[in-house]
Amino acid sequence: MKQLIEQNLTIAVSRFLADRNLHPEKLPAIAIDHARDTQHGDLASNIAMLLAKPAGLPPRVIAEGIRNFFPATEGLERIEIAGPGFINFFLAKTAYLQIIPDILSDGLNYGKSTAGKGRKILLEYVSSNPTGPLHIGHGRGAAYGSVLANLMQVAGYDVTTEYYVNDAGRQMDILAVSVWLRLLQLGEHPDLGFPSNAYQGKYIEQIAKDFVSTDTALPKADIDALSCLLALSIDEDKKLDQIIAYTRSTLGIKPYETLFDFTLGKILAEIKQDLLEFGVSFNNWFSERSLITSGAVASCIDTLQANGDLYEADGAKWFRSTLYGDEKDRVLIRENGQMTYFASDIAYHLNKFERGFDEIIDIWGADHHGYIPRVKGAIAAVGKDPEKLTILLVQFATLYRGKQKMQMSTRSGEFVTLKELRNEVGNDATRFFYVTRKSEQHLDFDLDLAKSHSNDNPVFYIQYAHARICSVFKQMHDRALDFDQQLTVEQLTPLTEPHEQNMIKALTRYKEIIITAATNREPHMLAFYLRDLANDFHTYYNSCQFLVEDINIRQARLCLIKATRQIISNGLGLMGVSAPEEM
RNA sequence: GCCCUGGUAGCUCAGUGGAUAGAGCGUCCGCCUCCUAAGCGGAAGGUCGCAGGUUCAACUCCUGCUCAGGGCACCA
Repeated sequence: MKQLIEQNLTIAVSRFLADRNLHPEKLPAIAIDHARDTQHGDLASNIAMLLAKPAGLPPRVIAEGIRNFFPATEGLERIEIAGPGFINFFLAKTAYLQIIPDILSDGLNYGKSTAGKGRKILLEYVSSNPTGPLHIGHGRGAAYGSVLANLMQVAGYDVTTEYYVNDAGRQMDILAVSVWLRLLQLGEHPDLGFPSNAYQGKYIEQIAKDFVSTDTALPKADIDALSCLLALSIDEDKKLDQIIAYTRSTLGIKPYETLFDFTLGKILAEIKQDLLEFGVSFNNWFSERSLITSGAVASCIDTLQANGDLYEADGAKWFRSTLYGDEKDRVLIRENGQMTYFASDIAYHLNKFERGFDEIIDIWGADHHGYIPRVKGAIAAVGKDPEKLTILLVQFATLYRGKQKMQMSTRSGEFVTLKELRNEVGNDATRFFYVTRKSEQHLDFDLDLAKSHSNDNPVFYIQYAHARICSVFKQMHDRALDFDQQLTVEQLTPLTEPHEQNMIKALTRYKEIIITAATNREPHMLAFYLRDLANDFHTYYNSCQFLVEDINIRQARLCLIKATRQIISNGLGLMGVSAPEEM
């Protein structure tokens, strides 16, 4: 209906201009919007005001002219000119009643569109380092990414989701060493020291215990030498590197890898399980190590070298990212010969480009924003188009326990895990809470509040609307009342109450909300929409009885609320939130 | 110093250049013999951080300032 009006408006505008013999150089975009106020009709256009200047006529005169030239349109009741020159369209009742049979016949599929034109999208998100359990900060990216993926899929994009596993590099070595030291402490050396910058979390001890139960023998350590190393008073990071080297040489390549893989496997399994329970799954789990072993990283470096984008300084190999707009050149290979994560990130992004996507989206924590110019620069340097890469930043969640701000650090082990949060607040409320905020907005998450007043969470309000509708249908069955959901538009005309008109208008917005939320990458729009829809429903519920004597009114109302239930259920589904039948 | 976000009701936040700026929580007053009161209605509460500019029209776009959070490693 909206498209039809828009189309006819375009015709009316050109007829009007031709009639007046006007040929403005630049024709403003002809757009139609849903009127915010019911007094302003159903749809409204500001075109007359936009034309005022190019046409050199007062907006109201233009509006009148457009109205006179407007083609006869079925379903359009009348056109009003209002305010400074708005053209307001009032639709015939039957025109917008059509939404109800549309929703009921499409059911679970209602809301799907082809707006995305099947564009192939690679969406990478979470990609937390497998050095410990997911914490509350990762949860936000997980919820945001998965809802966005759902939205884009429904809006007609071809979405592939991916988790990049940093299963190589120094952090992973630190992790393996952390487990080994805990192993030794569990064995015959309970008094052995533990570096302050190794992973302190309790889960490290658990992994060590699990390893013990596998009965895998590791080469004996020279404890005196190790103790001396641990007691050295040198730079903590240098010391840690020495301990890593010591661990490697003591254990030997094979046993070291065994321990390393065991640890990685444990943590990765934990993360996968955690995400699965949170309703987040990925098409691909992409291994960083695979890029190194396949030689992709090395060949990337060769390419950059050949292009003259690399140079050596201070014993390290640098990428000249300043040539591509970065504020500083970046190291790819450190003085000690180890590659930085940036080196494999370049290879990873090149790999993404080579897989032939139309657009590549990365969701990162906001603290990584300084990383954007160097990655885009590197993409340009290897001959790809950085414009195809979109990086969405999700601001961190700041955690409070009451008034107390909590520090979070995976290294120190002081953090609230996503799992803890889910267990205490519930999956539904957690997901909804994360997404009910613009992603670039800081999120103050008060744990005490979220946990103690979980019933105040808006998610229950929406779920409650769904449960109430289900309950009405249960009553209907109990009382053996007739209901035919195949009503025609004419049979729906008993829906004359103002609250009913509001509901119907709210339902018509759903499809557009999905498309806008998907294209703008703003899943929170759906959360707010569902909240509004639930509000409309609760208001309706309080003002009208559905299971009335009059069969015509009853059936029409039941169709309306059934369509509402469908939208709530579809919308919550996209958010990964359940739609319970009773509460 | 440079970069990214944000500043809207007491608090937490929506608001895609349009008509009288909205919601939740909190406060106050009402509504269950009736489909779930985890609900509904009403009231109070605003110089949309400040100052300019663009526009017929600015919370929305631009510039400057200010305040708050974050980022500026041979860490990730």
